[in-house]
Amino acid sequence: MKKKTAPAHVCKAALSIAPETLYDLADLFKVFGDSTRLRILCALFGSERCVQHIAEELGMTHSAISHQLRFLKQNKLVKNRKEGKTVFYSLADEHVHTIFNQGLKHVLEDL
Amino acid sequence: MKKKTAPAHVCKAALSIAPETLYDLADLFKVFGDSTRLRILCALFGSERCVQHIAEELGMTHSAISHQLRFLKQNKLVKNRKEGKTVFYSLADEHVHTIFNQGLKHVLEDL
DNA sequence: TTAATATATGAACATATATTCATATATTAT
DNA sequence: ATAATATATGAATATATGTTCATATATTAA
Repeated sequence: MKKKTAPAHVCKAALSIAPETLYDLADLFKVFGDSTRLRILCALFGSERCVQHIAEELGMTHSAISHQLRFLKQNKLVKNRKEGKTVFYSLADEHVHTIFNQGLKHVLEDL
Repeated sequence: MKKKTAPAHVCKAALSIAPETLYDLADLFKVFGDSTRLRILCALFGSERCVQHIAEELGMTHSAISHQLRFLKQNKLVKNRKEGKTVFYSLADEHVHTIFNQGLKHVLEDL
């Protein structure tokens, strides 16, 4: 039995993504895949904010927010700076906003 | 104490996202947040494929793939058509590819 | 009909994840 | 020093999720 040959329109580029890269990509999307984290990111779209402020804005404990901020930082979606007792968090780069908006566009078009 | 006024670059649009929309958005990213599903999507980038074919390509059981395809379909990332015994799955629209690539770009730039 | 093939699906299991609680650290004020 | 404030974090708990297994459905062949 002859093996099937790939049709001409097969996208070789897609097939050449390293397995490790795919894991990283899944991890990236996983970070965006939680409404609390999305709400935190939204809160940071305008300007940097401290943990307390975010917690109040979302009506959640600072512990929960702090845990999620750590997660967001580990995944390089946010960065922070310390000023006295308070720590200000902000978006790591504009990619975050771009990815967010790309997804949002898809969601809004599906209504 | 005077309240801080938002700096000029604040994106008001982001603040007005409905909570429900944010949940939908989180759900969308959640779908992309699993390497098996990403691998399935990759397999569909070139052309439509049947369950068996995808299962072989990923070295997984057709049950696992079938479950994930159902999930992908429920979330409108893939569609399918039946031809005799076999069911062919394909990407629902080009947005899927766009979102995938947007994330990939971010991941690759972080190396 | 029976058998074979392709897919779908419910239940069970194991793992992952988000939040809470208690506690720890760090900074500033008194 | 102690107290107050802001944040961080480990452990525990509850929930969510991905895969496997067994079984069901659907189509085609014999």
